[in-house]
Amino acid sequence: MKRTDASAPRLRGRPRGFDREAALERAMEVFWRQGYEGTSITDLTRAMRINPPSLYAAFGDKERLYLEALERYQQGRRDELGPLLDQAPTARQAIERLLHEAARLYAQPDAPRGCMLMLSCTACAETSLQSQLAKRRADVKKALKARIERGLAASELPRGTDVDALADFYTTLLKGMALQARDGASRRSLVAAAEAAMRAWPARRR
Amino acid sequence: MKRTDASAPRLRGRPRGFDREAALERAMEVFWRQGYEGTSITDLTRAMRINPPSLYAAFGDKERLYLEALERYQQGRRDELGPLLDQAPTARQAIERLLHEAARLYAQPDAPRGCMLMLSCTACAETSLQSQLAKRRADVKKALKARIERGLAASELPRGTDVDALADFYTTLLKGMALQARDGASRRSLVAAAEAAMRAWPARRR
DNA sequence: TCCTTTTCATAGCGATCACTATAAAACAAA
DNA sequence: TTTGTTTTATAGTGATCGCTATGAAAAGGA
Repeated sequence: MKRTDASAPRLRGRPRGFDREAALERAMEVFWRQGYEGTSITDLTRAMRINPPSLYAAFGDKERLYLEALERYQQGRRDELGPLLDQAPTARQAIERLLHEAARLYAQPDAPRGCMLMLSCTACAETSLQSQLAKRRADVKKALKARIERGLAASELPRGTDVDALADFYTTLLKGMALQARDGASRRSLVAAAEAAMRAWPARRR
Repeated sequence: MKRTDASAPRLRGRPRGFDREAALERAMEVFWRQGYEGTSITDLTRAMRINPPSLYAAFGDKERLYLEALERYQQGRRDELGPLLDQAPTARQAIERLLHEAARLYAQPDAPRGCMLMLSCTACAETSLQSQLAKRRADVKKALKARIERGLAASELPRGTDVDALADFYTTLLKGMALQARDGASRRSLVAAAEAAMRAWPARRR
């Protein structure tokens, strides 16, 4: 095997025999599909094609590997969805496009169904992990809320609109869509739910 | 200890020293809080106050105990929510009351947050269990759809309303509310999401 | 009283869990 | 080459997993 990570400064000892990023990608897929508790080190080492000592040397332990895999997942989602939120001309269109894109991503054929973050540790014994994940999920709401507030400031929404409640509503729907996708819902069905949710958008005038 | 289950026909051997229903109730609580994979037999025997052989003699194995606990949970929910759906004067009010009642139940202080069914095995390695649960969750949609269809038949909804999509939407919201509750959402916040979702109800005239 | 039946608590089964001690292998520096 | 550093694969560690063998205890029937 050859060293594949050319970006790191050449160190002294024997070079790593596997691609750290590729291994992390494979670990992410397994965690995404099976969850934290449902995934064993054996599952991981088989998917990553490395032995346990290599895993522990490169990633610390199971929990840190999980968090790093989740961070990688979230970074990918932020890269896809962030510009979509920012660049939409109105808050309404931003949310609409976000939901449609989520419907597409959650039902992709070549990836685990649903959202790795939303479906993580929803009922699990790892309380410390659970609270960390709840916090990350709360960040999603914050992003929606910020975009909606921009729309309110631009007078797109009725004065006095409860932005927090609206952000909560669409976050709730995103979580529900993730679970629906995991239960086998088609992209079409997810899009229909997204479109129904857009009917709840506050009317311009009242 | 005394025999507590007086309804069963007296059998020959030594009488059971614990209340089967009470033990099942305690098992339900643990599974509800920690999920299937996050709960060990030790967790269960401690909560149920029995030893492993008693658990296996009375309930079969871990999976069957789980399914029986889940059935008990669902029966309770059906008893509370079923009449609410049936007796509401219109489909719209039926869904509205259901969502409000779900908000209350999901944020009860003396029970695990969220819904045992909706949060079960959302990402887990037990694929057979996962598909069973997906099926049970699909039954919730069926119940909503049936009620909405009644409303359509009673001309409460515009002709040509996509009842399936509407049922999917409110099921999606229910799943999302369960996840929100598990992440710490208040009853007030859940109610707000429910009310927002009711704005998506089809207009009477168009 | 004695036999049969069922449940009980103790103790422990093999398998798997997350994780690691060890030493050979593969590199850079001396 | 020699030395030092890091990664490698093998082969485990103790702990916990779901589950059960065993024999005493507690009941009814003979």
